[in-house]
Amino acid sequence: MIVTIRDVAKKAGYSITTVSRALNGFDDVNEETRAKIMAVAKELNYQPNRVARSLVTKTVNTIGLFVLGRSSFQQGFIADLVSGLIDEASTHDFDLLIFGTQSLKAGLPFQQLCHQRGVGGAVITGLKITDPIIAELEDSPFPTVLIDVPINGPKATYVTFDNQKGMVQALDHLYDLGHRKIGFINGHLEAWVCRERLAGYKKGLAKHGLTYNKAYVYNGNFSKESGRAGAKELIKKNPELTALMVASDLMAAGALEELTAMGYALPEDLSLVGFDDQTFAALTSPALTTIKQDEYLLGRLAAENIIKLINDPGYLPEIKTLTTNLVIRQSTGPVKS
Amino acid sequence: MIVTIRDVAKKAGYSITTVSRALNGFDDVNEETRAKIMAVAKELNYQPNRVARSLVTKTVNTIGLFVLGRSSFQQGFIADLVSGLIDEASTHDFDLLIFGTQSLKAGLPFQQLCHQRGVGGAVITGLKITDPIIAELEDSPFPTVLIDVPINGPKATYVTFDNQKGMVQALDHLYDLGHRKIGFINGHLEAWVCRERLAGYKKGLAKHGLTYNKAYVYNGNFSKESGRAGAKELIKKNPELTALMVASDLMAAGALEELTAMGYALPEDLSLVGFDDQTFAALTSPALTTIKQDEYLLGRLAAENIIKLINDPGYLPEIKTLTTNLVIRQSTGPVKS
DNA sequence: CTGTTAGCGCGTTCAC
DNA sequence: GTGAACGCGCTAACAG
Repeated sequence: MIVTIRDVAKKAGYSITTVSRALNGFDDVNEETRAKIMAVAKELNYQPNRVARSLVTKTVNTIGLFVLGRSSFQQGFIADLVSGLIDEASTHDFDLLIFGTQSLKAGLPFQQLCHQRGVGGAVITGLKITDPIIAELEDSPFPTVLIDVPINGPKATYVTFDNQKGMVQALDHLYDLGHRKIGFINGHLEAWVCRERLAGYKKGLAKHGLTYNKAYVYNGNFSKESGRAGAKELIKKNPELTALMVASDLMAAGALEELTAMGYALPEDLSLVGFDDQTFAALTSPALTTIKQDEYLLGRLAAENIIKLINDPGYLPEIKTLTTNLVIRQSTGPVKS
Repeated sequence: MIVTIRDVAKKAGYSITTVSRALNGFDDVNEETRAKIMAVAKELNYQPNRVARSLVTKTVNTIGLFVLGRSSFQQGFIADLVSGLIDEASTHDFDLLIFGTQSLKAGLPFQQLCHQRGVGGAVITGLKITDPIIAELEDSPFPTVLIDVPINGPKATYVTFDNQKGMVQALDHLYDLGHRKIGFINGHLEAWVCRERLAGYKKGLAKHGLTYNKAYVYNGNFSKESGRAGAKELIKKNPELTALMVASDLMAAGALEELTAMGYALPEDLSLVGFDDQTFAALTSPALTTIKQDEYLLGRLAAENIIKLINDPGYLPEIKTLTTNLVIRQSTGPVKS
């Protein structure tokens, strides 16, 4: 039933070795022999057992994806990220092994865990900026690509979006609509992107000669509830605000609920900008203007990087950031005069 | 750096064989010896290489997840399903290898592909009811669990929700609110769940003495646009309808958009019920009443089944269906008198 | 050009 | 109780 290289050898009348070489494209094999062997292999539908192969070659065709933190899994974008990873990986004949938070808790050192499972490199998402593993990975010879957390080692790199630029673009949009008092509901600062988004917020303000006011910023935790809380607090304390930027669509949805409950009409009374462009951003009412991140593309980029890192010992990682796109819907409008 | 059984043997002063036996709990080893070996293993942080192990034992600790059809990946519920699979798998020390549509396209017979990758059993989602592979899997000795597609073989089973019951519950709710003319926007009938939902729709109608009217049913394709189209067509052709059931939240969101655009107020003029309870169901306005499926739980159940099927040769699969929950929000209300 | 030998890391006979 | 020898499926050195 399961056909091994031995079956092919027997049927073709050659040694196992010759079959191996013929199939792997070595040039020290008679073309006639190769043809015969290939024919038999095809007939028997032979495919080499990757497990056995990687055991001896020490090269490996599996990339490990570590999804840290339950919450990140629940949020929609992981699905797109994985989708991109798989598509890119499979074109390079790589497989994708997924690990959840629990796998790491087991206490097994990260790199050893990978080795055991025949994983040649890791893509990690959901890492907090404070995690000590980052420093460890930075010096490690083990190929690693982080999602949305900067790292810079011989075998470690990261992929992300230009969050600052995204924020500035959104601020341009709001400024053009006449907004001058703009609040910001951020996520927690353990997420690197949130620091970037805050920096972008400041940069955007400065660009238009607006002064940064600390009281205009609220730190949430990416939950819908924290979006509600943030909107409530910011608006109560700063009734002069005419627009709110929010570091995630989910928090923006919470803010939207709260503001509506408070009696504000959007975008007439207040403008709102989200971040991510998740599926539901188009479904709220008013539909959310948001800073779109194409997670599928990010997945492809991550896969591309990790595969290069694994395959090419001399490859020097270069950091490429993807750009976001401002998707203008109905939650933003001209400032009330 | 990478510690093998050989390192442990050397350091402990025993042969590789003895170490293997000690670590694997054989009872023909001196307890004192075992203790010493275990101590060394722990000290060296030794973990057996699963790749090498499965090569010799022929037993395997990897389950393959096949996500067929791009669309299913894009939809939110895959993330929760995967989350459940991982959590359950990792408690049994199983790994999860994910394959996308492309992997199967390669022409490699399914079972052989699994064998190559050291996959002991497969969980498959996104399968159409017309796929010939189902019959093949049914007779196959290869452990398989299908998501939402019935199958019944010695080593094949499936997990799903009681879609019929879910529909009936929702119909009960609508009936209690006074609705008698109830339309249904279904997905395509190549999805088994859609057939079930249709059956449930009919059953629910019959339960309340309402007659099934074919003109009240529209077949969409799970896209938001088809939800819009379905709502438009059903309402135009059957203005007497007072409620619409929809076979997915995304289509329901489309229907909601369309109905709102047509000038209907929900739930005053019309009631709407979705299916799935995806994140955004709570975010539309009005928030969607919907039939909730806990995909995380489904993932755990699937993992539990496939692991039993892999580990226990004598295990006879039994089909357990999970129940849905009707989540009542604001899109349903008493019929307009 | 081709076959023999060896070994990847591990578990399993079978002697001792 | 313990260890030597063998094999899983495959590739890599070395002969010939």
